[in-house]
Amino acid sequence: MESKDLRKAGLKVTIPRLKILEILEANSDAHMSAEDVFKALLESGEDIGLATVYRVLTQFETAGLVQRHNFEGGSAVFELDDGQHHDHIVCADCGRVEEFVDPVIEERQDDIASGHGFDISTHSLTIYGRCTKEDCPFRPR
Amino acid sequence: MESKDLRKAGLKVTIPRLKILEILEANSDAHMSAEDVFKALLESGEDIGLATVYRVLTQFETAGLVQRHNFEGGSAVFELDDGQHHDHIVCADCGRVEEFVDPVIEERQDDIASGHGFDISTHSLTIYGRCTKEDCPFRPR
DNA sequence: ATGTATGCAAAACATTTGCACCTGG
DNA sequence: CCAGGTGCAAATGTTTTGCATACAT
Repeated sequence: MESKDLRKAGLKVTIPRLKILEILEANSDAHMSAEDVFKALLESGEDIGLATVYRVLTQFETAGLVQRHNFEGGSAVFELDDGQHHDHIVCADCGRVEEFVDPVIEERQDDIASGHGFDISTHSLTIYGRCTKEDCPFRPR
Repeated sequence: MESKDLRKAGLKVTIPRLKILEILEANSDAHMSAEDVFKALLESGEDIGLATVYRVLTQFETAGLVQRHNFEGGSAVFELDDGQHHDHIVCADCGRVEEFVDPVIEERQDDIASGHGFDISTHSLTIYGRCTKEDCPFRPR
């Protein structure tokens, strides 16, 4: 229960907000679109509108509770922000998303930004590839 | 005139395609959305539909003539693909886009991908920040 | 000629917003 | 009670598609 996180963010503790947090926690290894969250809510019997899901996710993003990513493909995806920055590697076939952090890359980016006269605020690094996992339904055999 | 590039890509050489290539060349330092290209066409007196712009840009992307990027903000942007891979640094204030390549980062990415059991196909690294250029209209002074 | 391209308008999506009603503190 | 939150439907913005016409080869 992170009612506190919500309150700290100046947000009232409401059912929709709590349920959406729950869904995101229950799927903390996934990266869900607003539609995904909406469907998950329906499945768990919650009657929450899609518009609310969008509103809440955007508020959570602003509050620093979640991060929004624009991978390839129409819709944005969200994940809980645990405070640990990380980048992503996405399987172009099965959509699997894995996370990583590379200190060397992080450092180079700071240098590059300042070398270009930019104050870096954030960055987004996504590697696209084809995973060779056994359970990847698209794995070439 | 790169009618050859078009033909090589299996595309008929048509006015719209040539004009769109022209616009992209004339703005090779920019990163234009489909809408931007469309407006530029109108300004140069061409009567080409927006749907055609989208279709052509997508075909060009498939043919490897242009690259599509999904930066933050609603629409995708395109740039000619000169074959030289590079990443981007975008000013969150003025929208300026600069390009860079860092061999160290490139190498680390390959290592990371294989370490995760992925065959890397491409990657997208975008640094977001605030530029300190003199002509940035948002520059804090 | 003939298979492609294009233009236009309509459709399909993803996301946002207006507004009357509900709810948490 | 009352500011803020929610649901629904309508509006927006972007990109795609259907179809009849026009064009490149």
